[in-house]
Amino acid sequence: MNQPLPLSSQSDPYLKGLNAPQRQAVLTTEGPVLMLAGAGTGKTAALTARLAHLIASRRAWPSEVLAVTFTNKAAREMRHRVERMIGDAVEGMPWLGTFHSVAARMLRSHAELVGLKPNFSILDTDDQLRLLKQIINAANIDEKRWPARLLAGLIDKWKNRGWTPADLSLDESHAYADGRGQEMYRAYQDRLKTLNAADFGDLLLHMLVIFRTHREVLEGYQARFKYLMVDEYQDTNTSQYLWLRLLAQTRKNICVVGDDDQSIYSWRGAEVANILRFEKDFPGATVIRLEQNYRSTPHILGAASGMIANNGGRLGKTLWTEREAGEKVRVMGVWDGPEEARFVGERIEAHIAGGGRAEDCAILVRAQFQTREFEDRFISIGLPYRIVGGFRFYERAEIRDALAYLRVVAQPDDDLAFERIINTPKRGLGDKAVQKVHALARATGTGLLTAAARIVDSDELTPQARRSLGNLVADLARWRSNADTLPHPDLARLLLEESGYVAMLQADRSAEATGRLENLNEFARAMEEFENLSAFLDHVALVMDNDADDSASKVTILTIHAAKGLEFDTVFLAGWEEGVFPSQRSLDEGGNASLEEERRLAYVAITRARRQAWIMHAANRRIYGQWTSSIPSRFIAELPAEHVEVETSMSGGASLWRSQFSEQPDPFAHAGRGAGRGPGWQRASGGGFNRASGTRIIEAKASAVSLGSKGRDDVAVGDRVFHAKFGYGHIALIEGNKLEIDFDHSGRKRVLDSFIEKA
DNA sequence: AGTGCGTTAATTTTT
DNA sequence: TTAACGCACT
Repeated sequence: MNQPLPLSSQSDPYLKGLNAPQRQAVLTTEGPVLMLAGAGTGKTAALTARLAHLIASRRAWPSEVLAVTFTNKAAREMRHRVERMIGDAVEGMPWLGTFHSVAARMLRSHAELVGLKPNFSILDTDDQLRLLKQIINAANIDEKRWPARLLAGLIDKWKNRGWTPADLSLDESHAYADGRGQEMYRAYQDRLKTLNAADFGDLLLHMLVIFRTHREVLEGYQARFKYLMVDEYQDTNTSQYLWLRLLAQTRKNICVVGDDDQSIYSWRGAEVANILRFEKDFPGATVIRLEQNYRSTPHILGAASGMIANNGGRLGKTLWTEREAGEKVRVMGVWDGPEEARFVGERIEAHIAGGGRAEDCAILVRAQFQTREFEDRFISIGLPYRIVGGFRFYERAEIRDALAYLRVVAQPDDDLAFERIINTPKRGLGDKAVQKVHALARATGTGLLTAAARIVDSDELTPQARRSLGNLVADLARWRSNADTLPHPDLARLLLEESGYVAMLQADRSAEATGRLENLNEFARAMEEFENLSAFLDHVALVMDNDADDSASKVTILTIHAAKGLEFDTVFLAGWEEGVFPSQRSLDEGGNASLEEERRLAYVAITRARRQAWIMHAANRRIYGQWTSSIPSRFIAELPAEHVEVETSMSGGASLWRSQFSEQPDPFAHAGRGAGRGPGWQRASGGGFNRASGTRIIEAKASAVSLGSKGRDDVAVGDRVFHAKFGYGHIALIEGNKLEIDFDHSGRKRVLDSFIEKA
């Protein structure tokens, strides 16, 4: 299957610095290739070199290679790196992009085959949800019992699987409103068609339908694409898989890259099975393993590898490195969430004091709510940080409003956008008026804007509403005519000014208003980089990121999902406790498959570290306002002992936490000072830890044990109390079951009331 | 039409 | 705990 290569290609510049398997991946151009690339093994380097090789060796023109990624960031990086290797030849790589942007590009050329116009809008999640709410209400379904979110999730899942409404099984249809799922899905698709809109799932699904129903279109693309390359193949969903398979069908020159151990997106439709059965799908595939890791120390790799070995059904890889041993992974037990944050803060400060850089440190959490604790702490000690994720630029209200205006100008049928702006800024058009416009639109089968224009000529509305709506319709018409002559950033500025939107924000005295105005300026400025309005709107819909890289000298706090693909010198893995990580939800539902995905997540987390990984776990954590006692994550117990060093910040010594791993019966056996087991210990044991009869705590680790939030009623502020670890003190504050106590020797601490006794 | 309160529910997130 | 949402009120 490998064709002989000219000797010269062995010395091509893009092969420089690649190891043997990487070179093989680059040079195996013909036939199916599965590149199994472990964490930190130089996958992107190999992938981009391969792309450069295909083009530089004239095997294909840039326009004849399809290269898809999941994120814009990955696509951008690939483009840049290829550019650096072979210069401007990539400029015309129209088919390097995300699945969605590539599919959208295709769909614009064939939109009419699925009943859309080429200028269709791409809806985001928010639009989608509002639309679904309307449809649910129209169908007389109780939205409380059957939330729009649920339906949105289902439709998303169906589209991910490549199912049109007609493909739904009875069972699937029953997942919503007693079997009305299919009906709702169909109604939604019909609405999208009349709105001339597509959601993200549609971009791929419509193309799949077109490929199936119009052979000639498929054949056109099959003929065009001589080579296919797919990044993060383990994250592909079924419809992406089917799409790829159709495109690869004739030439079979498809190279997929991925790592089954890093599949962490099954909840959004990713099928690990796609990568697991690649060799069956494409018989004769060349399998290349990238196993030399250039990122982490042997201890980090050893810890991660040992843990992931607990998963079944893996393709299997053996990561190795030439780096020197370095430090072991540190497992650190702390008392509670705030202490976890305090500890991490101190470590980072020490790191910086020792000449280290803040941006080399990262805190990885399982869920967003965990960031709060760190944020609070870092603010109070003045440690600069940034939180990745959260609100993105294009999701802010003012930006979405501005976009809605532009969308209506660009596409008058965009009812969702029109609805968003009809009374923003407030112009006295309330529900009543909007409903009338809706009714007319429905009755006459037109879009909202057309209906609005008509209703203005009638006496349906109150004079005030009529005048107001009339002005809006006239404004929109004027802006649309401006659109031909005015550069689009100026159009945006004009429109924001004339619509009264800017005035509305200027009148707003709140703290955020100034920031919003700035955002709008930034928004208009961002438009300048695009050729025209519709190019900009597409960019926003599909490329909704603005990675303002403000990482300079800041600690990064991010979820493990967001950290995939990144690396840091020192990584703090916070909240490794049963119920937090693995998450309670994954333990409750989803069974083993779900637990294994959590384990892969843990694997991704550990392998982000270059030099040092700290794994943190707290004995107590407040979750949803409830103080919860927690036990260390099972993943900690799975780390091979030789790569790990266990520590604790508790005065009782490491034994306290290590009890978890050595299966000692009592995790709090050493919490006191020596034999100091008073009644407080008994209360704690019996009340919170379910081990009164010597039950091994290791057996109780299935879920976290809630301590409840109501406090005891036999203590009051000022009372003198005894705590097994901190000794004697006075109660300074009572907050439910949480007490702040001024201890004689340990200062002020926050403790749970079940751990103290009256002195 | 806009504001205020009680109820409810609560991973992960890209496109 | 908190934040969002729906409903009721002014």
